[in-house]
Amino acid sequence: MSTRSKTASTQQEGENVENRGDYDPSSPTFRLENSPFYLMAHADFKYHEDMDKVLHKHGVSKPIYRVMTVLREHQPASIGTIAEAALTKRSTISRIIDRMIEQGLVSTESNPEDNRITEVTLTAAGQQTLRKLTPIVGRQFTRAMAGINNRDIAHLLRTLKKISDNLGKLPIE
Amino acid sequence: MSTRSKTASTQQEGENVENRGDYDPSSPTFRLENSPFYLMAHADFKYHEDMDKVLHKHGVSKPIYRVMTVLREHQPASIGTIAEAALTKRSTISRIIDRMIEQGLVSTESNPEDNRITEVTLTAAGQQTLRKLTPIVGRQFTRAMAGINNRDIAHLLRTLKKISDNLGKLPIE
DNA sequence: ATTAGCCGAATACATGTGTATTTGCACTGA
DNA sequence: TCAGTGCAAATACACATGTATTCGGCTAAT
Repeated sequence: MSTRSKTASTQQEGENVENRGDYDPSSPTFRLENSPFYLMAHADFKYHEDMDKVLHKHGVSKPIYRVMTVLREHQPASIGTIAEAALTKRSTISRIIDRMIEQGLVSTESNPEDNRITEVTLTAAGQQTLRKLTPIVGRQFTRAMAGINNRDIAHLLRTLKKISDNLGKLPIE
Repeated sequence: MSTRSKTASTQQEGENVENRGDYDPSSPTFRLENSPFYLMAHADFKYHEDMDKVLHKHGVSKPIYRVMTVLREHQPASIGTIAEAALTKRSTISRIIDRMIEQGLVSTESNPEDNRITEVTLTAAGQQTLRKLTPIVGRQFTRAMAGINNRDIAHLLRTLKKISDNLGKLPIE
């Protein structure tokens, strides 16, 4: 049975600020299981939890994988750029890059036009590793999205982007 | 302009497994900005980033707040139950509870029916703090959801729950 | 040309989390 | 009754992250 019978009947869908009912964490009828942000965290957690186990067998941690996916799109990239896209502090990325260099996944060189900037690039081995990992991640994605059609995914993306926009701009565009 | 013109035209919305186009991280046309999980992480990050600053002024960290929201629904709760609901390891929760005791936010007592279990309860001060924080969090939620109507939120929840279900059951139901 | 200020990255330090282990309690079967 | 097994929580240890600071290079004003 629905837990929002009362609120739903007193409010039509409109553009104005509405009673958010169970969704709003400040509502008395709020439940964690109906919280968008809790569910996002939960889905994200489960997605990465399973994936981490597999990735670790290939010597790749979650933060390292994140950096690699950023580099795949945007190469070379500075430490700062990577940090912004990977939602992590610069100092942390700096050290993650150190580890990745030790593993031979990336190489660095200072930007010739500005020696303060460290440009990071995937090595051939790094690209090779990423190619090996891609189908594994693809399977996990397919598993996560089973029974959800592309229209619903598109809807999900629109809503998530809207939320991100509301909270500030996306670091990478 | 749309980046999915090709794939969109060759595939109708259907129940069968489809070409996931830009959404699937193993697709050649994949882009991070169209990745559901990246966008979830991003939205969640922004949401908590802003909120943390405010919460810290009240002596409450993000993990502590998480524990409090779990306790609000489910009180008393064991360390293990809290850990599961808060997506955190038991050992970590155990130490978070220590800090919360020092701050007078919760009290503990061992379960009379099973002395291994530590039951955690919000103190009056803890409930007071939670009440004080609630409207702050409510405002952040409203800000995040601006321009998104309740039907879209309901749709979002359905999709997120479906994803969580696909990846394993929700710890709390 | 010099210097002050800014900015990107790297490092020192403190803290928080996870993994592995230990401790204490409960249940089961001999 | 009591040894053995299993579980919840707490603790020791290792490691990763964040904050604050330092180092070095760029830029603009004088």
